[in-house]
Amino acid sequence: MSRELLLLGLLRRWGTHGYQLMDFLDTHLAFLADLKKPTAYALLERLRRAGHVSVSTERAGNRPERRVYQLTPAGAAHFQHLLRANLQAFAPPRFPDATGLYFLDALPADEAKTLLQERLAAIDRCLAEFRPKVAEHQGLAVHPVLDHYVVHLEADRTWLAGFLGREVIQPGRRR
Amino acid sequence: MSRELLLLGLLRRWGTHGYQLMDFLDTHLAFLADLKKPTAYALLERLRRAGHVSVSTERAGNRPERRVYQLTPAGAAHFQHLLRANLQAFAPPRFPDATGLYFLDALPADEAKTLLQERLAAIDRCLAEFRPKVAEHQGLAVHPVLDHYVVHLEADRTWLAGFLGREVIQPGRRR
DNA sequence: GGGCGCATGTAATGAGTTACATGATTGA
DNA sequence: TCAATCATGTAACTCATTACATGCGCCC
Repeated sequence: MSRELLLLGLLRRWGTHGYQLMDFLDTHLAFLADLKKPTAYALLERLRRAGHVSVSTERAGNRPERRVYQLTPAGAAHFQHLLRANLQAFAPPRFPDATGLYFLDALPADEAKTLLQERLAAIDRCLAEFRPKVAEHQGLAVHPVLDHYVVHLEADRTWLAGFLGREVIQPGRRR
Repeated sequence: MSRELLLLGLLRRWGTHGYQLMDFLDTHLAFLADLKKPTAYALLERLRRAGHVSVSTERAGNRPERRVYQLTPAGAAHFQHLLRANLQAFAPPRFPDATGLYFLDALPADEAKTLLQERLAAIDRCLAEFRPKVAEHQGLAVHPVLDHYVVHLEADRTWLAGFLGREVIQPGRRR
């Protein structure tokens, strides 16, 4: 549902074709939604069948034909509906990646620590990528989504670092 | 993959049947993984075909037959493998629920604020449910997964409250 | 002339959910 | 006696991914 919201939202201002849409998503909003090309094309086609977007084909030079999607009034209404629902609802999140933490006692303490340190390093690499993006918008209104994203990364990082610190104090306690 | 890890991990200590497994998950680990019964049964069957668990049927009284799953040595090895992979890897998370934040300018500022306040209330209800669980384990080692979960909820709450505060300062700026 | 970018898709597969089926037991 | 609990599943469906197909244009 949030993918539908995303596509409709992006089409709200200008009509575009799928390829351009995906290009924009991949370069600017990859952290928000990871949707593959076939998924996007199929989704756009579904939106068209539902009457939320209309299509006109155009051709630039002798390049392949473009299917340019425009938001219809019905689509705009649907977008508003989805947006309101999205903003007000809070679906308790799941963190399936945290599953391993539940079974930490199945590994020798020192090995677990090593692995989690690698994880920490990976989080840091991710933060190194996104913190600058927030910083460079500083003063201007940072895009809330980006800000929100980095806040979560930082929460994860802080928690893990703290956890590793605590574990060090009582080495070998688990097994 | 993390669901596989979860099931194998739970079977590591005692053999159990699907129903009991699901009962445990639903009552104690619902915040970690939300998997439906048919999914679980299918997953257990897949694990059996892969040789990671073995099955023996038993019957208590005249109740329906139980399929009791045991971890095999191969399954235990697989579990260790999945656990290591899970702990060391960090897949950049996605927050599709945050998509709406990207389109906040499509709503009148005061309406957006109202909606986000409802969202905040929902987060608070969720926190009210989970914070006590952490507290009651205090002093003992809190299960890291639970702790980790609450940390994220709190990060979300703090961010949203802060954001609403900032928005209040510049009312009507967006439209 | 060889590979990348543009632009659209199809087909096969997988993962997961919903709704339904079955049939006995236990408690109000 | 009626509903809930125990215990297992099947069938149909949705959603998304991967791998592949097509064909022209542009640049080195």
